[in-house]
Amino acid sequence: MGILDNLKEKGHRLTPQRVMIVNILEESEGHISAEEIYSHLHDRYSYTNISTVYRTLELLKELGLVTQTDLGEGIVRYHEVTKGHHHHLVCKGCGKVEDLPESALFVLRDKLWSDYHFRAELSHLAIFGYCQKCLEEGKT
Amino acid sequence: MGILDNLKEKGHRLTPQRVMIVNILEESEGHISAEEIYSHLHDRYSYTNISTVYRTLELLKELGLVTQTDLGEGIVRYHEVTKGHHHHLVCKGCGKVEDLPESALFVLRDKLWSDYHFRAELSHLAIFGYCQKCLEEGKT
DNA sequence: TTAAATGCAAACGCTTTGCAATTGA
DNA sequence: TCAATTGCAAAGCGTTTGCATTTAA
Repeated sequence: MGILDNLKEKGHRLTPQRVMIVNILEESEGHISAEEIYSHLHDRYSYTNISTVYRTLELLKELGLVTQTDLGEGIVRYHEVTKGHHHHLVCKGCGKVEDLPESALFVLRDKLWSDYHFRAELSHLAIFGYCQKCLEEGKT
Repeated sequence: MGILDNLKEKGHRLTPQRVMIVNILEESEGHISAEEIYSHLHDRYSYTNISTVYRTLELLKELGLVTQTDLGEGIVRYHEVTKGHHHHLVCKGCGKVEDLPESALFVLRDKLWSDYHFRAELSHLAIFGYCQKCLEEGKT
């Protein structure tokens, strides 16, 4: 079931703004910020407002349809839950963000549970460091 | 060599404000925010300003004497480099922040290097999840 | 018809900046 | 002495909020 069906089913209105915001979310490959969504939304329909974007994202988050990640840029990024969980390797040299499959952290998750009784939610971990290219270029 | 000696050696002035800020940093056990530092600073010397705190922290960061962590609160926290590296288990139930020794993530670091050629800087990782107490109380 | 949702403007909290006055070395 | 540093005020940024107006169902 798509986000729009989900919204409708739960009694929320399918306003044109919401439909467009959801479309923009679905069209975006990776993680998109509220400002970026607003920018696309504004292209399609000028008479809109960024507070609508924030309120829609807040609603989608409450319904568990999108999740947030903080990639350390001072802004929050959003992505669809159904697009799957993964992590982020954020390069401090060039800013590139590489996706990392969820499975890469299973070992860590299990260790945190067995050693610390902490149930880690490792769905959107941002790991900072340097990519191979930047290492080779000495950008450290 | 302490932070103050380090500052002096590199030709930076030891103003009373800087000395106090460094003292507050050294007295704090864990990770402290700019606002918290300012609050303590203000207790000792009223005629000061939070921009001085930010500027001092920026300088200490450039000199590699303190590091920043974003614990997902929307604010940045600082701590002395010499106090050692560790990670944070941030409980989404009660907000408690537990320290995790650096060694807990060695396996992950090695895996990221061998599989992805990514040199992770896992010195200040914040891992979100739920602590045992909150799990028992069903706060998930 | 009417509660839900929007657009607007203003405020928020954390952080940064321009500038004149002060001060450590 | 004088460049470095400070205090102040204002702005900057991403985000949130109050409120009157509009609108989906």
